[in-house]
Amino acid sequence: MISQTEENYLKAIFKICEKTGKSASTNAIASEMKTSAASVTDMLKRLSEKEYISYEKYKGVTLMELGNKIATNLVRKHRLWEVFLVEKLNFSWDEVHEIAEQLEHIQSSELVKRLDQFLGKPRFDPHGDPIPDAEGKFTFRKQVLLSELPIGSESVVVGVQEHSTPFLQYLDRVKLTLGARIKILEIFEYDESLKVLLNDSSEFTLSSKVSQNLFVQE
Amino acid sequence: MISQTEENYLKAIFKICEKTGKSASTNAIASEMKTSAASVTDMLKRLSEKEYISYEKYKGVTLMELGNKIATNLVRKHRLWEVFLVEKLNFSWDEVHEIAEQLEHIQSSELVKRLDQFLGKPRFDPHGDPIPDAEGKFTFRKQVLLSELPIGSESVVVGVQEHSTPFLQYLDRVKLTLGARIKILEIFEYDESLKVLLNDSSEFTLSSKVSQNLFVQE
DNA sequence: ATAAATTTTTAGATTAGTCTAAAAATTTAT
DNA sequence: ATAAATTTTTAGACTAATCTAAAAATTTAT
Repeated sequence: MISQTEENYLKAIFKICEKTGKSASTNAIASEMKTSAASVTDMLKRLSEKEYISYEKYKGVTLMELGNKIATNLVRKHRLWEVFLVEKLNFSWDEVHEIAEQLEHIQSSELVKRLDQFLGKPRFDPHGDPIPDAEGKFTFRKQVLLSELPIGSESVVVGVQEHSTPFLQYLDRVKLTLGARIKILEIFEYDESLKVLLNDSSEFTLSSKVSQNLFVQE
Repeated sequence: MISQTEENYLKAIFKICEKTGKSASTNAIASEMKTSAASVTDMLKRLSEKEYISYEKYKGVTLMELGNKIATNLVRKHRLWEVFLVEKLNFSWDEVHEIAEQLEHIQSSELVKRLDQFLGKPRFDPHGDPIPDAEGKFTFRKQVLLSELPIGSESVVVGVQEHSTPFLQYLDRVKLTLGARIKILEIFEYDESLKVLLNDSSEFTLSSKVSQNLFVQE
């Protein structure tokens, strides 16, 4: 039996390795888990004994096959529950993370299977992040940051890089939700802000902070 | 912050007090929680300090206002999730208990509110047990055991006393689900079995074990 | 009413997960 | 290449929840 805490560590390691492309350091895990490096070292020994991770003192850790499977399944459950919360219970996309953090630990493969079915086997969650399938495969989608596109380009919002509540609420307020169409009308070199046309109807300006955190598809 | 274990103890105490109408003894709790009496004593001290329960050494425990509120809310969440699992995810009534035991610990009052709404504010769960409302009030329903009715009486199945998987699966197999109509054709004094007419169509015999565990309404 | 049986509590140990402080190893900078 | 800074690990202690074994209190039966 695996504990919730162990599961959370595996997810943190997964996240770090995915983002950096390298093995996860003790400190990186400590910061992700909001705990001390000493606690992390303790836990790494335990996870290593259970063969969830590959760990050499001072060298950082990577997930082994079993650990990777568990972490991927947690991501799958987290994102499926987020879809449920938004699509069925009408939560907004900035309210669901915390609840999904709890729901992802419910143990029942039958439940996941049926939830997936009930939701219509969604491939992306409410933030545009891909939902791994039952075998752990992620749907790949070619996406770029809005900040990387040239003047005149037209694109559709498909995801966010930053997941913070303030950012998501800002996007909601200006109607920059998934599926919104954006045409870049002007780029102000000075502060890298953009003048855009939203959904072929309203014009306004986006800061570089926003354009660097919005994934779009041309 | 209350732990899942503490929540489970409160629920156990609630259940015992409800069933017996008295305070809950250490041993009764130990047996309900499938743990040792010593562990129960330890936990009772903690719950008492937190003012969830009223506890005097050797005298058994009763829930205080806060403890009662928490326990009732757990029952509410458990039963709402069971409705979700059966109505939306098509689980059968004998499969949902274990999953609901996990789901009932998810902490989010907004989630409960929206789930309740989504399910159409159900008043009874898939086993016919009442779901307390947001204020903790249970809907009362006058119901009797099938074994208490006389020859010739007609009634409708509204709940079960025993919740075991084998019993629920048996009821499924013979189509004695909630809402089934039963007319008692004959009572065999010898073993207290009943000959009944089910849904005005098929005749068959029920053992006393079955009739003593089926709640019906005339 | 007192002995026997049962129930409940205490005592002391164990495990998972956490912490702080200090030691050891590694990396970075000069 | 060696000193300084940083990262990581060890050591030792703490809490929540559990256990077994034994002691204490209560209840039951004679």
